[in-house]
Amino acid sequence: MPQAAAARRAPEPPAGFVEAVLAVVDDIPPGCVATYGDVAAILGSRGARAVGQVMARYGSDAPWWRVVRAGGRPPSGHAASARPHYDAEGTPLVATTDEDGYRIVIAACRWRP
DNA sequence: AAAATGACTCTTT
DNA sequence: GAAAGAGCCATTT
Repeated sequence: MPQAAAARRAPEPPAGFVEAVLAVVDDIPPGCVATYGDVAAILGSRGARAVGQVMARYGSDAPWWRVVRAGGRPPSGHAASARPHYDAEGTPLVATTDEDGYRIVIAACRWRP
């Protein structure tokens, strides 16, 4: 089929990307987390940064703390704000000596659709 | 219309 | 094991 190249991404409007990201994040159950790259992959894109951008702009109304980086670390500059959320949801954490002071055990709570 | 920005990821040194 | 650089995507100015 000649549309093989177009099948790479859905024919959704650009602004729909934001709703798509928020929908995926909203689907993440409590106590579980997903990486930016995973969320982007679920949407059929590899823009992990684009997902982070959406969170920075519109994530204020979504469980952004359930979206973490591939290294298991919370969003830059928001570690202190996300930590109480993980503690309240029972997300497995590990103490670290970094600035964040903790790391998320993605291997134990990585959410997959 | 083009360039710059950003809550990222991966590979290599 | 840690650090650096390049790559990729969508939004904003």
